[in-house]
Amino acid sequence: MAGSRKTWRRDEIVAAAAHCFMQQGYHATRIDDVAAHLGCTKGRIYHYWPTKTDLFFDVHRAGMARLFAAVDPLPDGPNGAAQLAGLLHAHARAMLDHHTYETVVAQGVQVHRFDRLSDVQQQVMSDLIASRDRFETLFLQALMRGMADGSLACENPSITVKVLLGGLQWSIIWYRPQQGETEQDRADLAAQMVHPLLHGVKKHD
Amino acid sequence: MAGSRKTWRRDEIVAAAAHCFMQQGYHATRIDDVAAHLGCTKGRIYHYWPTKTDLFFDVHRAGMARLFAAVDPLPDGPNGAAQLAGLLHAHARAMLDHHTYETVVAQGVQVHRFDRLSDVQQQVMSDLIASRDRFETLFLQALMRGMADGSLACENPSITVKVLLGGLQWSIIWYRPQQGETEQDRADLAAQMVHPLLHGVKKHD
DNA sequence: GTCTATATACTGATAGAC
DNA sequence: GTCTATCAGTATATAGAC
Repeated sequence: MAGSRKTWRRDEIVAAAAHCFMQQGYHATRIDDVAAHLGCTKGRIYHYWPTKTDLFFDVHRAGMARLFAAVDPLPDGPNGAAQLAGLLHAHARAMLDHHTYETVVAQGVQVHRFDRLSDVQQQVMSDLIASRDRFETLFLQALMRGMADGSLACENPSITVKVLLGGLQWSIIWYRPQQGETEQDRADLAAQMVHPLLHGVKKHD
Repeated sequence: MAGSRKTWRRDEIVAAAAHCFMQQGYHATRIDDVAAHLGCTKGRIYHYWPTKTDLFFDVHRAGMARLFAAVDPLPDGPNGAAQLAGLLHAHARAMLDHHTYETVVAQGVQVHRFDRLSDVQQQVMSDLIASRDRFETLFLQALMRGMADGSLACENPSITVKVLLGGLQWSIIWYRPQQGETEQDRADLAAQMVHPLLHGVKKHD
């Protein structure tokens, strides 16, 4: 059950790990750093995860879950352009709202490309890669739909999707949550980020 | 002098370090990895650089130099739109051509935010940050010029520039140089990357 | 379930031979 | 200028007390 004590403990640790991985990156973060951030020692962390790698994968998974949670409830909309607009706005908001987790997602599975992973870890890594692809496909489908219904236009849909998502996801580099930032501030920023991207694929006669 | 034996040795090491940092990231790369990639031992590397951090900074510097080299020779062009188009195309090409170095630039100075740095290292870091800002300003100026001369339009120039550059720079995540890739292939890819971004800020009546 | 203490392994950097 | 050998510091992970 989602609200169990054990789940709560795990989530608390995942959040602390996300913070540390965001600030310092995976390799520079020591398990002791995560523990210190929680005000405990690493004994607690090793009680819930066997290795640092497994903890990272769970933070990554939590980040992906937040990305999907932002776009899954969206309606399809009247045409491809409207659908893509909804997706991009929701994704921009998610990148800002969950900046900590998404910075970890951006470090991605790349960090473990050269690690020796167990079979189980390898499977987890494959699942994470698959979920990233699935996420990108949501945007690709909206773009293709828009090209079919005449509301959108572009030369190379699969490259274009990567560029559009990149424009939003690069915010992990320059954006930092601000003290006293309101919901409205973030909504405005998200809109300003999406505008040039959406305008770039809209069909103009 | 640029072609001296010592300079050549340094460049060779910087290239090997760039390759390793690109593949594994800064922290996961051991000095022994860089040496192995050169077919020597770390004695050679420590003869030219006092620390791994200083080596990283030189790779970063080399990456920034390539970015500027791609856009510095460009003419201003007849208007802001033409100027920005030239900048974006050149930058897209540079991101693909120098993928290895630019992947290191993207890791940026962030990697050393929590390191204890010497005064000299701190200064080098400041210079690198300043050069990144200067680079972004080139694009911002073209955009503002275009808004003034009526060839470009956008809501928030400084956010828009970050989004446009992000769209191109995110290619370090998904692009991998392909075996047998021609100049034309890369030029085409660059054009496909730039198209939606440029279209997004062009003024349509 | 969490802590302390520690084993074990790794890696940045140095010293000194050649 | 490059190599070999090694030190010293650090970090993951474990064992066992509480």
